[in-house]
Amino acid sequence: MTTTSPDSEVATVTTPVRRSRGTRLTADDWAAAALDLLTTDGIAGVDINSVCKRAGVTRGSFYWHFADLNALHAAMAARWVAETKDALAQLSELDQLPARERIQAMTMRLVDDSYAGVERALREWGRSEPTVAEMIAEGDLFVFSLVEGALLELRGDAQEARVLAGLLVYAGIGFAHGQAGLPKPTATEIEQLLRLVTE
Amino acid sequence: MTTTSPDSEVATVTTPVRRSRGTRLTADDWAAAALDLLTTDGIAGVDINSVCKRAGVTRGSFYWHFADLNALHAAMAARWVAETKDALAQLSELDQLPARERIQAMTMRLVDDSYAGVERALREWGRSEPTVAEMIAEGDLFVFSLVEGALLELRGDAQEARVLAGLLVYAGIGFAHGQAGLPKPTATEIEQLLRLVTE
DNA sequence: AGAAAACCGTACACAAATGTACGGTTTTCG
DNA sequence: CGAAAACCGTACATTTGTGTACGGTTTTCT
Repeated sequence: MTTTSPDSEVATVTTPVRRSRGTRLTADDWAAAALDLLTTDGIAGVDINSVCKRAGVTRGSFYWHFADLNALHAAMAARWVAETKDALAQLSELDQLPARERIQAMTMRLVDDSYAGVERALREWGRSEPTVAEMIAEGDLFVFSLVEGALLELRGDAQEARVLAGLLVYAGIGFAHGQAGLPKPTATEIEQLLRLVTE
Repeated sequence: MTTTSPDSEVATVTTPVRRSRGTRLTADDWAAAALDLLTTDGIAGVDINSVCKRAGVTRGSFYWHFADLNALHAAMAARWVAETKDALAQLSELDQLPARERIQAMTMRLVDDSYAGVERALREWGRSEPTVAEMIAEGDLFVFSLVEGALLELRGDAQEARVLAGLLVYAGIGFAHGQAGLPKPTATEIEQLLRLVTE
């Protein structure tokens, strides 16, 4: 029973869909709605009918904005890349902070629930969409370099910094993927953890 | 282009399918073939036609063994649980080894490529199948308890042991999910890492 | 105002995947 | 050996999702 649901007739769209310009939809609104669906239902849940229902319009509208499903996927990826570029830029702006606080800030962002959902869905999507996988890989490497740099400052030893940075970043990825099977670490536990790793 | 492939007419079944009993197929053979498909094509690739092609028979056979797709999914889950229970039992049998070697053994198993593929596919599947997610969570908790116990032996401090165990297990999950964006750690790097964490 | 473009709905054609019906063949077992 | 069950193939019907055609309405721009 993967996708069967009673699906009550009432078209209850929880959030009345973002409309960036007036009362009609833009291509970017569609991408946003689709990304929204992606985080809740996974990539398998992103079919045209569902996205239309989410957007509150019909297929005729969809096919005016996009040639086909692939076009929507491309728009989703593009929009997500833009969002992520922002987030990563914010991260690299932290470089004036002391190294430990830098790592702490990145970790806190990761544990934030609003991020975890998107992360998980996108990494799953990346499995079937090579372009998405590549973008994810790029982001991971970027974060890795930031963490590695901070640890190098703290510990001096380049080899140790690289190995520990790998551990931290992999743990971050793992946390994003965790199905809440393991307990979510508390803020104080994270502090303690970073103290153990950075000294 | 998510799932379209030329799919050459020649029905080249790489491995001629496991037949546990004589020349006909058992329900468990079907489950094995389906799990096989799951690791290569993801859960979206596990449709009845594909599994039939993989098994080298037709849909008539399938619907004799299973009522529908959900029944196959259930069989897959059951079979995987059995396999995993074995693997975990083997892990817990390591408890006579010194603590550090115990962790090392678990880590090495994780890095093994043959495991990574199944792991990744199943965790992805777990996202849409709650029962699978629950089993994964159980396994994660079990591994966590093993690692935590080993670290407690090594470090004495229960609090530290719990936090570090979380870090290691989350890193393991992250590694299983990594799309090879980050470099795979070498054996010596793992040794160094564990030395850093356990002392 | 009025033409052109943008936007959306309705209806249909088509492909793929699911599920059913039923008839054959092979095993099993008394 | 022979009947019953197990197993598989073929041929449908049904559903679901994609994509196209086209007409109506709203906006924009002059």
